[in-house]
Amino acid sequence: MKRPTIHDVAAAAGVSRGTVSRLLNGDKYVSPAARVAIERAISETGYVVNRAARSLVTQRTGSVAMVLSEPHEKLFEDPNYSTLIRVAIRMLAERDLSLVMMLAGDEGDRERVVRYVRGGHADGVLLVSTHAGDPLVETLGSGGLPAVSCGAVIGHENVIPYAAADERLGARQMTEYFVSRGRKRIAMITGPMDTPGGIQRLEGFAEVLGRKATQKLIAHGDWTQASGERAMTELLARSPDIDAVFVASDLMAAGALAALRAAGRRVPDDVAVGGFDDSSVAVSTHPPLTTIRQPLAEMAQETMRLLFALLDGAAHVDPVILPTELVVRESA
Amino acid sequence: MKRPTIHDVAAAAGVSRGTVSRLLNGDKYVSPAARVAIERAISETGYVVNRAARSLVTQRTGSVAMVLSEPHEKLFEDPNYSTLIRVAIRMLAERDLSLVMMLAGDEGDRERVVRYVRGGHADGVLLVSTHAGDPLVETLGSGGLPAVSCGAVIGHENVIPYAAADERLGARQMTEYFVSRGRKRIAMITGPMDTPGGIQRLEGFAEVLGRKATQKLIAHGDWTQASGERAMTELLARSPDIDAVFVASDLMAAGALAALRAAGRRVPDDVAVGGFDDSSVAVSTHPPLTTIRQPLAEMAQETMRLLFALLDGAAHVDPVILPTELVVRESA
DNA sequence: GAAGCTTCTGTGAACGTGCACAGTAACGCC
DNA sequence: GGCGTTACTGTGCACGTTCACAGAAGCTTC
Repeated sequence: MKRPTIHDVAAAAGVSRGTVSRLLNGDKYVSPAARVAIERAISETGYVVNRAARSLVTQRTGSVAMVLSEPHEKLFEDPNYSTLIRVAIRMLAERDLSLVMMLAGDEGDRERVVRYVRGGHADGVLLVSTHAGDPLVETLGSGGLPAVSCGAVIGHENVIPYAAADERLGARQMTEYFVSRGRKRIAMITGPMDTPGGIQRLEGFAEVLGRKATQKLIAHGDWTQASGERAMTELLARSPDIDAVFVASDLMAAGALAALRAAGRRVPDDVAVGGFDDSSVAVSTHPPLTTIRQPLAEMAQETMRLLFALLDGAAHVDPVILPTELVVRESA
Repeated sequence: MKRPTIHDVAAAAGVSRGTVSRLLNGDKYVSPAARVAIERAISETGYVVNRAARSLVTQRTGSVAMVLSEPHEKLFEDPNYSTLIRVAIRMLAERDLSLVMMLAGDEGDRERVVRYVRGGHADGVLLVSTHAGDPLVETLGSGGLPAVSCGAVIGHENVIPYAAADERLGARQMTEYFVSRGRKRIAMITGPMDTPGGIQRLEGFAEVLGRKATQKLIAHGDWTQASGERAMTELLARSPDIDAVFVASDLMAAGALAALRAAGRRVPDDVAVGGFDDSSVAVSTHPPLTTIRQPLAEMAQETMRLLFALLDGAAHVDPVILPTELVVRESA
């Protein structure tokens, strides 16, 4: 039982291939009579266009590659991913494009991705969460293929367009909130300093506190809960009089809470804790976390819009920066 | 600057298309001399096979569709997904297959998926997390295309092969642990009763407790944290003398902890709490959750193996059930 | 030395589509 | 009634690959 081709549809509708093809591709020159005949023939035969054949002649594939360049273990810890995937699939589907997932965690993966993309197997690339110095970006950016990123790509802001949350604003919002509540000794636990979130959240923090943001009050984590706990312990040892701590992610904040509890500090009475992300962890901790919400859905949507603009032939698009929002719960 | 074709490679290597094609497809009849010449020509020209052209003649696409049939909002709350996606991409890549993501949350989506798959745009289907009575399963299962599921598909166990954790075993492990620690009034908060996890975890619980598993001690949730909190409150109202509760997911268990705290019960002193999944939430709660670990990576691997077996032409494969493991932390 | 293997190679056809082009009919306009 | 324009249709070709087939060359066997 062979699948019907455009030929079969044409025969069933009593027209030629060309006319069917024109209807399929939205050409305006199709008579009403032909139109209904073809539409009926299509539904009768159950015809579905053969993408391979189409690709062969159009030189387009009808698919976009989503490249996840996190090291494998950390993959998907970020709620960012799930939203982006969901939004991407939806928006691509509207254009009859499909989403192909690729990993770029190690060198072998990266080579595979480059081969795939350079081989013309995707019409565009959706980059996710690349750290500074990622060699993939260079290769893809110069590949001539439309590529965008959800979240800024450090060191390549001008190569790869992106949509991102205003990380600095978020950090300022939290820090200013601490200040407005009368906190005096405000510390920070940052993310890795080779990621946008790591760098820019610290920048926002420092912008508000100025000279009061001393090295002594800053510790670094790697986004994991364990690292948050470690960093908090370290901060308490260095500066026992801390009365607030801004943690660059909710997961690390959960770790910080554990460290504070172990040290006998009450939250928020003794030490106020602020997280970042408004992830599901934020409401499962005790107390629930005051945190910064990123507009994940809008970020994803804007990222896709940028990609579509490039796919439609735009030579250049500007990055999009979206505002964050302070979510007050019980930890601060 | 056109992309090199197999023709160009053949010319550069001084052989014919056929020989290059044979090398590419692993045919054994290629002389050593031709082999090196072609390999050099390939790397010199940067040739990458055109999948569209290949598909056209082989009738295979080189891609597998992952169909996510959860309603959109809940998507990816399950840590199961991320592991499966990661493992799937890796294992598919080894066979030079790519992973195409599709949503099947509503009717429109589902129709799209069926069209896509029926249209021959994928060589196989990877089904994820379908509830009972999902119409998609019927359609895909009878479509003649290789299809497997990660996690059992209720009501279609014989239609779609699957790899899953032994949910019942996990529930028994937790319940037996409660019993062995001298807990007398053991309650349960289940998942939705149209999911394998909802049904089978309750079954395991009931298997251990027998007649002691009364309706009064059972409440239902929908996997969300809020539902866990609600269910716990309800249970406390119905049976104030509860001294243990088995919650069918960690996220719901986090909600249950909040309800217990609100009711002034100490965990685990007054009430022991057991979760399920060993997700990241399990260690961010206070106290950390005693829970059941599912072998997510193995489940994903076995699922892929089943799919590969079908792709390789196996007429039938048996489901794979993998054992769970009790992880003791502080909540019980 | 003929016949039969094995090993290797080249060639034509086919896969299903979009696109450029040629062509036809109807219509309005002077 | 000739001419340009608009609306529509059919046809040949090209896209890059695999596959079946035919055939050549070298080796073994009788």
